[in-house]
Amino acid sequence: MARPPRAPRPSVRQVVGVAKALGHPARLRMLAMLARGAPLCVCQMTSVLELAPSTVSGHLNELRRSGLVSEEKAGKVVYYRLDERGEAADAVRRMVALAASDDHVRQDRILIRQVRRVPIPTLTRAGLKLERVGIKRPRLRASAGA
Amino acid sequence: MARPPRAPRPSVRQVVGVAKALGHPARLRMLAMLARGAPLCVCQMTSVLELAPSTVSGHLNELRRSGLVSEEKAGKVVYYRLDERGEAADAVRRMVALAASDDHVRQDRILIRQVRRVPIPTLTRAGLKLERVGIKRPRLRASAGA
DNA sequence: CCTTCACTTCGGCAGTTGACGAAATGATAG
DNA sequence: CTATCATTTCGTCAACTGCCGAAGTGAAGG
Repeated sequence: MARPPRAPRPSVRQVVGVAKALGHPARLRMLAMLARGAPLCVCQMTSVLELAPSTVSGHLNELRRSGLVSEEKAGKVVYYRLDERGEAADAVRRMVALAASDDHVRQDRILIRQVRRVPIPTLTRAGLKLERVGIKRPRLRASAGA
Repeated sequence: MARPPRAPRPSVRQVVGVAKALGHPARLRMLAMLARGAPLCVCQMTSVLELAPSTVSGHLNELRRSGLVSEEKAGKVVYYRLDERGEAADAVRRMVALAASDDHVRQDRILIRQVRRVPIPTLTRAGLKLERVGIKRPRLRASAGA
């Protein structure tokens, strides 16, 4: 078992922080995108989520503060990836996996795969609009929200 | 396997609802108390949490809406228990377990064990104040919140 | 019936959250 | 150095949350 010595044990406050981080559709979707393993930059997630870059950045900041993602700068671009080291990492994966077959999450997965093939400059010069780089959003069916 | 055909898979909205429900100290603590298995009534949890009964009731209502607890009326008293049937039940248990060794949660466990021995009328006639039924709160050490 | 009791619902207030655009930051290219 | 670019920070606003006490609800008991 590669089980490195983890931090002691999360406090109520930390667990609450993690739960709050999960408790927003945009953040849950971002985690679901990142759960595929590959890191993603802010602009890639922004283009999929259709939110302002500043909004997405704020969400990522909260995910980072809760220890769910880590950042890695590469030039001007900042890549985020799931942080596997946290005590909560496994539990978080479980929670995220619960929504794996949600239509919205599935669509995000499809989109992000295509987005990954688009060079960053192309994506941002298109104003982060996927249609402008030839990616169509498959319409999803009513999403069956309970 | 008693595994009745549950709802297909939780939607993003449902998972977010569950995460939000976990994302509050009082609710997380209530779930931790209930995770011991035995059902608890509103007044018992109220006395431990030191909140207004209406506040606790509201929290329990939210937990119920998210499918995390179920209620069972017994006369005037309403008992709540963890709902194991939900698709998210396992993941929730995990999240709650993360905080199991938090000082606050440990104290709650100790208190609830004593509270359970006090008859409900005695508890409520004491205004839900534990000191008034001879239960002392062990002072907890700084709680080490990160 | 009328009261009591355990709980829930309602109204209102304070604090937090999430959205955006504008401006600041820091790295790279010319 | 200057310009550009990806991202972050800041200011502001509307919406939501959590708390309480007061009033309402429904079961038990006098």
